[in-house]
Parts: sequence; C-alpha cells; structure tokens
Amino acid sequence: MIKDKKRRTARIVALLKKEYPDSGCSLKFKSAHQLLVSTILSAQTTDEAVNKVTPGLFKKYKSIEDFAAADISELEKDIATVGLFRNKAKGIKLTSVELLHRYGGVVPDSLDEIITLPGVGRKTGSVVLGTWFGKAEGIVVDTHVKRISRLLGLTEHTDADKIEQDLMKLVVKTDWIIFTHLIIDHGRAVCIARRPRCDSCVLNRLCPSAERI
DNA sequence: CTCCCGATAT
DNA sequence: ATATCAGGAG
Repeated sequence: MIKDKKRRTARIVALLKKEYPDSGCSLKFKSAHQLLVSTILSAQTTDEAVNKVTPGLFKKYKSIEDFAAADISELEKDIATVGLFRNKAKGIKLTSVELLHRYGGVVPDSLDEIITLPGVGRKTGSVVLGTWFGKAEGIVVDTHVKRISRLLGLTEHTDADKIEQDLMKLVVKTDWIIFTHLIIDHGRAVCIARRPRCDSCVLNRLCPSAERI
C-alpha cells in the first residue's frame, strides 16, 4: 500500500534527520556559478576530491569570463585530479560561454533552462537549483540515492528518472532537498556501497535489505 | 550501451 | 586488483 510506504518513508526521514542534524551540501562555493562548476566536477567523484581542487581553481579563475576564456588543455590540467577531466573541462568552459551569451552571466533558476547548458544534466541542474535557489522541481538522484532507495524498498527501478518519480510520491515536498543530503550522508558514513554497516544503522528495523542485528 | 578517469578504500 | 565516487553525452 502506498500509504504505508509513505509512513515508512516519513519515519526513515525523521530518523536520518536526528542522525545527521547538520546535513547539507558539502561542496565549497561562493556563487551560483562556482556551485555549478563544483557540481560538474563532482560527477563520479567524491566531494572531498572536488574540494581539494576548487579553492585553487577559483583563485585562478575569478569570474565566469575567466572560465569562458580558459585554455582547455590548461583547464584540464588544473582539474586533472578529479578524474573525467576532459569531459568536465569542456563542460565547464562551454557552460560558462553559454551562460554569458544566452543568460547574461546569470545562472538560470529553472530546471528546463539549466539542463540546456552543456555538461549539465538533470542531477547537476537539480543540485544547483536546490542548493543555491532553494527550489525543488524534483529529487536529486545520485549514486547513493539510487542504491539506498532500492535497498530500503522505496523503489524497484534502476533508472534514475523512474526512481525520482517514485520518491516524489513518497517524500513530502518540503523534504525533497534535505532527503538527498540525508541519504548521501548515510551512504558515506553507514550504508557504504562496498560494505553496509547494518549493525550500526538506525534504519536497521525499517530496512528490508538489512542484515539484522 | 559505451566512454570518459584519477584518488581512495578494501 | 578492483569497486566506487553528489553523471553526462554520443
């Protein structure tokens, strides 16, 4: 029953809020554009690795214009340690160019517009929308949300868009932004992909996949 | 579906 | 050695 699943979801969210009271974005940024760059860099990469690169990066490239004018191979070297650096350097430069040409240097605050930027997909766009503008047009489904939503039995799907649709029915809208942050915190600390620590998980009794204590 | 990719934990 | 990390594009 969907009603029962919604209650269980609410219980899960409540427990995670108690467990991670300071849950939120762990990227370092001072502007919408810096957040956008950081989020592009964070694809398939730990936020820790991104945060090692961005302070120096934002010191070297101080404006959107600086990123738009960047030499690609130099930018690639500047971000090399995060991996997938060719795709990301291209995305950062082209997105900065597009931002200046089509949006007057202002990061758009709608999902439809922001995902038209090169290198910015639904996940990246949704992160910027939620974290900078406080807007939730959807729920961010990253690798942790994908894995843990399935383990918790909140969805049966593997496709991120379908998982998002299921979650949008289960999570109350006011929790859409915090939900992802809570799941990510939990995914990093307890429900780790390689070895879930079911023995120290506050969701043990609510999780159909848990190894019982 | 495949490719892109370095750092880190196991 | 290998799986995983706030994915996106062709």
